[in-house]
Amino acid sequence: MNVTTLRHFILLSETLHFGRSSTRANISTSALSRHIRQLETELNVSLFERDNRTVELTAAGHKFQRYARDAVQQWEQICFELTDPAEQLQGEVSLYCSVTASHSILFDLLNSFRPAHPGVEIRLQTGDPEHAIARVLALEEDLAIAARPASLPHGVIFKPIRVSPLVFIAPVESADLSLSQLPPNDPATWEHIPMILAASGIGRKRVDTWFRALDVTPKIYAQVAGNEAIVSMVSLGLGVGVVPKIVLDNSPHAARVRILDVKPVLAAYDLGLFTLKRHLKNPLVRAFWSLVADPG
Amino acid sequence: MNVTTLRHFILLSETLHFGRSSTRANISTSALSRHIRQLETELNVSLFERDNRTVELTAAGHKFQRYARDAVQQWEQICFELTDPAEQLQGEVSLYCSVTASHSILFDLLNSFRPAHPGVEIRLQTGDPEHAIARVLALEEDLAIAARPASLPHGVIFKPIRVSPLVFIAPVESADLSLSQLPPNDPATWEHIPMILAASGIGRKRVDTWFRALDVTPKIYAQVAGNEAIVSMVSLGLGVGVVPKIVLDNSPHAARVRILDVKPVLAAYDLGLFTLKRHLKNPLVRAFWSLVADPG
DNA sequence: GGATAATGTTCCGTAAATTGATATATATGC
DNA sequence: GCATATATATCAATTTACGGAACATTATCC
Repeated sequence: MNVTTLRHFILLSETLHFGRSSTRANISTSALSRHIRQLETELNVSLFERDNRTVELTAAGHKFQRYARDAVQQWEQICFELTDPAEQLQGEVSLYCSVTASHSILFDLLNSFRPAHPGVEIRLQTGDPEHAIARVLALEEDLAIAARPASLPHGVIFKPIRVSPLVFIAPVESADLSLSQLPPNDPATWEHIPMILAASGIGRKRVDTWFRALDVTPKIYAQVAGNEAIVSMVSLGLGVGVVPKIVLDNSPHAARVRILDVKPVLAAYDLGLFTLKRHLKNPLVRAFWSLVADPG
Repeated sequence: MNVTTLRHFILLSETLHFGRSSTRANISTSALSRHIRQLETELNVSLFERDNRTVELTAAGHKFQRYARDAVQQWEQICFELTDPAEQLQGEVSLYCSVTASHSILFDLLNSFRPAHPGVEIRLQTGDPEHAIARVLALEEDLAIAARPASLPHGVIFKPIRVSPLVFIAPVESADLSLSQLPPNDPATWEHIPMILAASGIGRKRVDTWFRALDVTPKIYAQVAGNEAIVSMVSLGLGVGVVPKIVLDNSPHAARVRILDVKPVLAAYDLGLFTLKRHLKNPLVRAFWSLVADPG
């Protein structure tokens, strides 16, 4: 028996769902399934009553849940008691972050990290969110803040911080009449509206998919690297853009654009923290990682 | 962290000796050293103050010792509480045992095992103690009771049960005068005394070593398989024998032989239980194994 | 005071355990 | 009945753990 397994047990006993529990624990469902089974074998008792559709705690499971909570709590307590307050964490963590995230998310994170760990230097790199995961994979950065792609590369783990909808924006004032009658009722009309889109990245993919679903080939006026620049161009009346709403919240041009009520809505941006699973062994990375609360 | 490591920590905190602790835990000293170091790394605290000569608990170590004892105790408690009293162990364990051990040691063991685990069948095989370890290694038996050899084969673990001195015995009455003046003062005299020795085995090796140290070539009257037979032959006045004292305790001929006060004394027989380390995963074997108290 | 023994740690090759991806089985809902 | 959702079994690949030998250090003995 070890605390990790106990934590996994507790997680499962709370969610009663292997898939969700394993995601939160950053392990595969098969690993979780085995951990639970091992625990049951070790105790020679069945802790969960499960068929292929539902998971429920048995009576023994309830009893063990009380034990497990106590045991984990006591372990954390002794860890805390034994940490010499004089010895603070020291070293450096590197962090890659999009410009947008640096305004909104990063500020809060650093604001709570710095006072808690004054001995830790943070090497911050801002740049194209598209490169974020690649840089983490290449060990160029310890952590990154970016939007979650459809699938995570092997070894990379993700913890969500904030969800931001992906929105269509149009200029508030524009000489071009078409822009003032947005969004169009007829999907085909989109073909005549100049679009200002990200050159690549997750947002662009979603827009492309969205247009394809409508069977529309958009008229692309400009392909831009950097969501901030999209807002600028839209505010100048050059076309309609698509950006995560969080970009608007920090844009000086926000007042000069309006969000279009487009249906169907684009899937939201899932902004969060990335790192390699094995980096969690590094106390500095773990400290930063645990800044972000586990998803409820 | 896991309970096994906690148990190792507790063991070391009690003996304050890596070598002895690791032997009792049935792991190598290097493994124990690593376990302790990992614990210290995980807690980021040093638990033992050790130079190459002494091991001592630090203040943090004392604190952690209290935690560790509680944690292990609680784990055992929940294990106990969750075991359904209706489900008793069932199955079969096989045991190999010398004839001598079956008289003295086995009786006590079975006497406490049977009532505790009435559902477990014991397949008992008695025979030459020399084969005991080989049969365990060959997976022909789960456990064996025999004397500990100088070195244990890989994977075999041993728990001592009883120590019995290896003694020289002579007939109480004998026509042959030489036997009544034993042991001789002059080592060279041994060369004329007819010896009745085990044909092979641990005891025989010790006797051979003993004579070699005295630079004496013994006059071997008979080489016998089976310590019981040696006692018989000695009691008949055929010569001087060497047997573990425990054999005398159960021999009908004990009254007709006497123990010689020979110097230096032969190294004692270390009788105990053998099994393969990996068999301890088998609950039946573990139950039998834990019948024997850990050496203090 | 130098040889010897005792003891904990490190190194290294091998053995075992753990993991995630995939396949499988089975129940649910439309 | 078919698509979906879910837990488990299997398998290859990676990671981890182990024990033995070499090593460093320190006491003890002659």
